[in-house]
Amino acid sequence: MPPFRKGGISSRRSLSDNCKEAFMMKEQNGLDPLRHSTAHVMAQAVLEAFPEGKIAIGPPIDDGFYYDFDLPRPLTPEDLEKIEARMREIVKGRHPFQYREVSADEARALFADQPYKLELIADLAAGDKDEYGEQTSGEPPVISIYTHDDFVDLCRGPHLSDTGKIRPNAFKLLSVAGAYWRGDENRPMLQRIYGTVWPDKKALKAYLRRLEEAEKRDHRRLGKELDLFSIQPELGSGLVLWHPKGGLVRSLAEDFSRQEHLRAGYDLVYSPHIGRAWLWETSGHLDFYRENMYAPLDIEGQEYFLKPMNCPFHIMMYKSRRRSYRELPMRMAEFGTVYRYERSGVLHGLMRVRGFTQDDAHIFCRPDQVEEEIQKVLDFSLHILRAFGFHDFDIYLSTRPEKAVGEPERWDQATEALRRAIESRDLPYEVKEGDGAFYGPKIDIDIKDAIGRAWQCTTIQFDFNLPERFDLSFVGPDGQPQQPYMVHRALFGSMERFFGILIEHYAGAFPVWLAPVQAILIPIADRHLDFAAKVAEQLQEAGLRVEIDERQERMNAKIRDAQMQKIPYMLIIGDREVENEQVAVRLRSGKNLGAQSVDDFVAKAQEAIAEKTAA
RNA sequence: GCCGACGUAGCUCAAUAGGCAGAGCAUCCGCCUUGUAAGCGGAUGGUUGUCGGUUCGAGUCCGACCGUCGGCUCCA
Repeated sequence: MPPFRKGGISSRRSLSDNCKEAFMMKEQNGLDPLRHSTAHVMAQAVLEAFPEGKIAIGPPIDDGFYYDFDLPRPLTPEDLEKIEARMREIVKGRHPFQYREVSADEARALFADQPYKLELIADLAAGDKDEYGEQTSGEPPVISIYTHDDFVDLCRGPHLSDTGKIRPNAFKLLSVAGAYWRGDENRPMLQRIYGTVWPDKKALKAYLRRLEEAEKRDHRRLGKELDLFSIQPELGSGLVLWHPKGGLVRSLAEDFSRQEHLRAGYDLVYSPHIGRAWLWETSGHLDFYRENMYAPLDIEGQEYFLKPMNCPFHIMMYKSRRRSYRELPMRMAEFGTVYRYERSGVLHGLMRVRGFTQDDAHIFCRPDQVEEEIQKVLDFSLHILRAFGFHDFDIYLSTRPEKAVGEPERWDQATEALRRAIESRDLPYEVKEGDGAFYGPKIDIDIKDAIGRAWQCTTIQFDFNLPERFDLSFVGPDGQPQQPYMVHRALFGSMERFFGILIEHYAGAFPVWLAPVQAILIPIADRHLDFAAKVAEQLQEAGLRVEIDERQERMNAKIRDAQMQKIPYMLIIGDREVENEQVAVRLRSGKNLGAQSVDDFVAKAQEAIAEKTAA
């Protein structure tokens, strides 16, 4: 995206230099003033349509802006059209944005009939929250307003110099959605209008094209088109059926992962799907996680719970006998299927489901092994993710929250081990202060997909809670019991979500090694079927996944269908090929490689498989 | 769970203002034997998500439920 250049930024309050710097930090996105200003213009248009309406907050966001309103009735798509039309008029009025600092009392008077603004003003005056209700760093409270035309908003800014800097053909209102006031589900539900705005029409169009592109990649759509998986109401929301083709991709991913885990010194284990209440009482899940667990089963008078996590089972394996320091580290890995209750409204394709399989592992180690183990997990994670075509990562280190278990020294040691692991690999990362779990610090890795979206996958977490609760120990060299460190990690996260991400990343065109069907034979006429069958046999013997399109169809139709199924290799067989014992290779990119011997093709395909490339 | 929208054939979507439920693709049956993204013809296919209500008459209006989608909250 081009940086925002057109139009100036209105003069803002004079601030001390370091304060300005703080604002500059927040305003790294050059499009923010444009987006924020457009949000104000929208709020004006909405209030004109609903004079009794109440306004809440309206910040810039990635790709656009939103504004929250409390209105007497739900908004309709027609309302949005009218609001948009009115916005175009306002924009053309070239009303200047005027900044003014006011006292708390003056602000209260100005927004006397705006209860949400009054609440914000109260927080501002108290000096601990900004106008979005976010905690501030303790700067002296400044209350400011921005006025354009006849609309006034409580606002820190900055804004454009005037509404004329917003191009009437470069914004669009996208949707209206419910949003709780201050994100609190106990507070009123407001109506949020989402919009997008760009420096010019071209940029807007490019953005809308991006949205369309994302829609074409949507794993729910591709899952149906490519017959990969389904989720059917008849068997329950959030429960996934892996169809043969999706199941194959999963099993290839799992096979690869298992093989790499073994090479990396992990042990492969299995555990049941249910466990007695004792287990979950001991682990603390019944105290802290129960709202995400399904109701217990009664088995001969004992309560059993469906597992929401695998850790207690791995711990019980560790505990099954006394452990020596010589046995550590122990690394137990399992594709463990867990079930968690998720509220119906949050379910989303494969990305958010109620039953899923984690590529879970737990590492038990001695204090002196922590550093190396973390190093290895981090390297291993990136190695696995790269194999699936992900090369861009956002890494986050989350540190000790206020409420936490475990001794501070252990927290420090663990956190430093995590930090040094990242830094020793020269990886950029961001620290999320206080964002660790109550039981330990963690590293999260988001992967960036082909169109730049970030997805949370990998998590590497220390756990100071469970070793304590389960009273884990090992016998040290001195014969005395010691408590091991425990690290919990998942690399794909969940197979379901990772599969969803993979589908969207590749837009359904999996690299050859993962493609459910790697090559399809396309005989031009019936007389080529025998040779096609012979070739298919040869390819199968070479380990390739092959199909023959035997239908009474035109070659063009067969090619089209193969294209739409995103099959890497289309092998055309006509008179010439039969005569020369060759196949004519077409790639799904549309590239025609021409006729070649079956052996040459096999070599080519096997290379692509080994290299994990697209063709 | 909450707010809003939506739910019509296997899929994608039509059906003026409440008045006989339709098209393309897929499937099946024929014909064509085909050279790098859809050959032609015919047939089959729907209790309009479910249940209830209003009406002479409901795909269309009302209510409840189920589900999906966009968000909020939460998260692998």
